[in-house]
Amino acid sequence: MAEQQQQRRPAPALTPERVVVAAAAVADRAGLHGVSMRSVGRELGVEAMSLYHHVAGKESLLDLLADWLMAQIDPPPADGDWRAGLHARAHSSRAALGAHPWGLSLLESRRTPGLSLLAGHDAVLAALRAGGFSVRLAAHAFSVLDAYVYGFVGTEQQLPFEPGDGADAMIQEMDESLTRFPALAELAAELVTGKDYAYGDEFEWGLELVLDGLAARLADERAASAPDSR
Amino acid sequence: MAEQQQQRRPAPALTPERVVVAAAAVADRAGLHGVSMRSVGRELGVEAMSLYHHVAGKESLLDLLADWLMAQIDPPPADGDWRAGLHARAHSSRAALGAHPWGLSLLESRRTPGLSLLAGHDAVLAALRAGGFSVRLAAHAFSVLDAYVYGFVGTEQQLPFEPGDGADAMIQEMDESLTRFPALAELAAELVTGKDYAYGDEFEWGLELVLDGLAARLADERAASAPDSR
DNA sequence: ACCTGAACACCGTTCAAGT
DNA sequence: ACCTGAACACCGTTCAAGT
Repeated sequence: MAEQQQQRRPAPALTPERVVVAAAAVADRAGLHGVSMRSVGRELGVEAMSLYHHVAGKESLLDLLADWLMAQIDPPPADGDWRAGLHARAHSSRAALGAHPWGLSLLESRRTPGLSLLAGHDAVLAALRAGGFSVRLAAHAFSVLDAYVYGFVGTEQQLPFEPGDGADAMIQEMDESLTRFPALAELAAELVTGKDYAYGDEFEWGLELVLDGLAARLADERAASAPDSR
Repeated sequence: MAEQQQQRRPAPALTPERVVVAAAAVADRAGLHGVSMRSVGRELGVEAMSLYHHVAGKESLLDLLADWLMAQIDPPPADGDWRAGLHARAHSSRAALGAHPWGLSLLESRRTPGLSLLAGHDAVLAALRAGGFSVRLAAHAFSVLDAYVYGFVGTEQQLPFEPGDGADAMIQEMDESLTRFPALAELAAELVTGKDYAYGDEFEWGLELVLDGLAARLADERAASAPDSR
């Protein structure tokens, strides 16, 4: 049983990038839990110890993986208006984190921001400044938007509402508790009868609420700094 | 060297509660990463294998730990108005998650909600309903508030802005990138000169924005359903 | 320069054995 | 009933050795 890889493909040289992409593939398949130096090595047809010649160690590999993920998120277009730009950026963030369910936990575990994250932050701040936000107000706006988007994805991924995914078990457990939790029971009843409900739709509702709030604060700020306001 | 514990204290019997509290103590000291069956056993003066008589395994222990954490969060008072109740609940959530920095990652990793989480959700929904929100609007409100609070804590904990904690390294890295990221540079300059800035203050600003937005939606809903509206 | 085998100090968990 | 030692199949990482 000769190894096919030996003669047919010279196996492209290992690079940090190839290691990161392999780690992402393993994570997509087996979760963040399944990413080990040994499993990533196996993905590349190489021993775990070889990886240490291209990444400093597992923590460093995870830093690179987090940066790879941030690079999947589109920046807001530089020329559009701030609201459309942030709206698009929010949906792109949710899409990237939805495509890689291990992403949020990974980002949360990193302590030092990568270049892609800094670049994304810079682009969002630039969009706000171009839209007329003061530096201080842009900082506020950035914070509330970022918190909302990441928080929504986190709560969304916790729900076992993907069909068959465990919703039955949850509903059964909740059935047992319905009398103890009447407000939840009321909600469950309404959402089950009103068939058009999908939790994912809440994203847009809350995003519009936040963007409306930012537009109002921006209008306040402009009114306060206008010459005729005093 | 006789073991003091043998004769002096009979060592209270192990219970699931004692195991969970020991796990929380280990996590507070060594992070979620430091919680192992062996380390929790050591905390209790017992071998790791003994724990299996009280919890089903590590995953089950983590489920119990997550529920213990949710129990630390105060429910909104049942009699106050909705806005004050949700405001207090939001601050209590942030305080609990701030006191146990491992909490958010842990909650994110759990797939089945515990009783404390369900009870908390129920109390928040009840406060909204008592405040006049329709079931559907209460679901929207719950979602956006929850997302904001959890998301803010997550981004807040990622910042290395605790004094000395690594802020120097970050600022140095960013110094290097300032020309590449002019909007970040502008922000950093303003926030450093304006010494009164603290990222933690953003929490209240964003919370008020969300609560204002909810109040406006509630007013809209009431106007739409009022008899004189048609 | 790049890859690797053996080794070390860890994991979660099973199981048979102790009391 | 509760606790435990040994064992198994894993981890991340070091190091000396190979090419």
